Amino acid sequence: MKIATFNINGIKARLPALTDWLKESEPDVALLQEIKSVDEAFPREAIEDLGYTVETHGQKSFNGVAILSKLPLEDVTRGLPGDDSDEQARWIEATVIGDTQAVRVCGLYLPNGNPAPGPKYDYKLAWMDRLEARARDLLADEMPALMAGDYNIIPQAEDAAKPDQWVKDALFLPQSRAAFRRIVNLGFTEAFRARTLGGGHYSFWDYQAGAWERNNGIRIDHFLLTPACADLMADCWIESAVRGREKPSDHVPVWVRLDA
DNA sequence: ATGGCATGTAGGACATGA
Repeated sequence: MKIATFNINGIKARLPALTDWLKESEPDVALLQEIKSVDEAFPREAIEDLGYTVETHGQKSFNGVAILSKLPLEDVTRGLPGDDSDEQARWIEATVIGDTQAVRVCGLYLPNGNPAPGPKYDYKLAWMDRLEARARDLLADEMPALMAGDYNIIPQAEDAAKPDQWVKDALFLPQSRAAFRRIVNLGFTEAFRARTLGGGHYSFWDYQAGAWERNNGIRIDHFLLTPACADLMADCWIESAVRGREKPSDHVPVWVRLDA
């Protein structure tokens, strides 16, 4: 199965680009972030018409995540456990029934955290603590599992074209990167880095200052695979050409193919 | 050092993003 994560930066503004992409690239499963829509306003019919089951976890104006799947889904849950007072829609998970293997798939939109320090940064770090707890539980389960989405984390200097521009940013602060490493070091495989070494690979380019034309990007959209899931990985790549299309998102899709 | 651009909400600026 082919799974993509894609921060679409608003479903209302991105529906034509999204449906064109679905038709051409044909993911079995697409994990979307920043749908910026309540569930009732999400244009599910246009996507269902392409053969997808649509599961959303939206909110008004900001955030919001979704799972689109051509394969059967079971046990869909919404919201990251650990804080019942958290009203931000940043987490959705489901079991995807593959041809040979069921996989637990989690889609996430990790908080940006700027400005740091401050309450938004505190929220980011607290959210990452909850993510670590959920990650531990996924590792303890039998079923292969992955967590994919917009992590808003630049893991290493080589993951930014101009790392010096990010040294005081919540995406690159040592404390942010350490929290990400703590989760990876529980036993996850960061799928892209398991296959591709070195710099120059990005998943986000700002709309401003000609960032795409200058290839001034950062790599912040990631797949973390449990060991059982990493055993199934056949490939991982970034579909960077999508950034050069008409009316693009500022993120591009990142993919894994699993033998499942 | 700053803003640059885009989106949603709303019907004019403003909050948010990374």
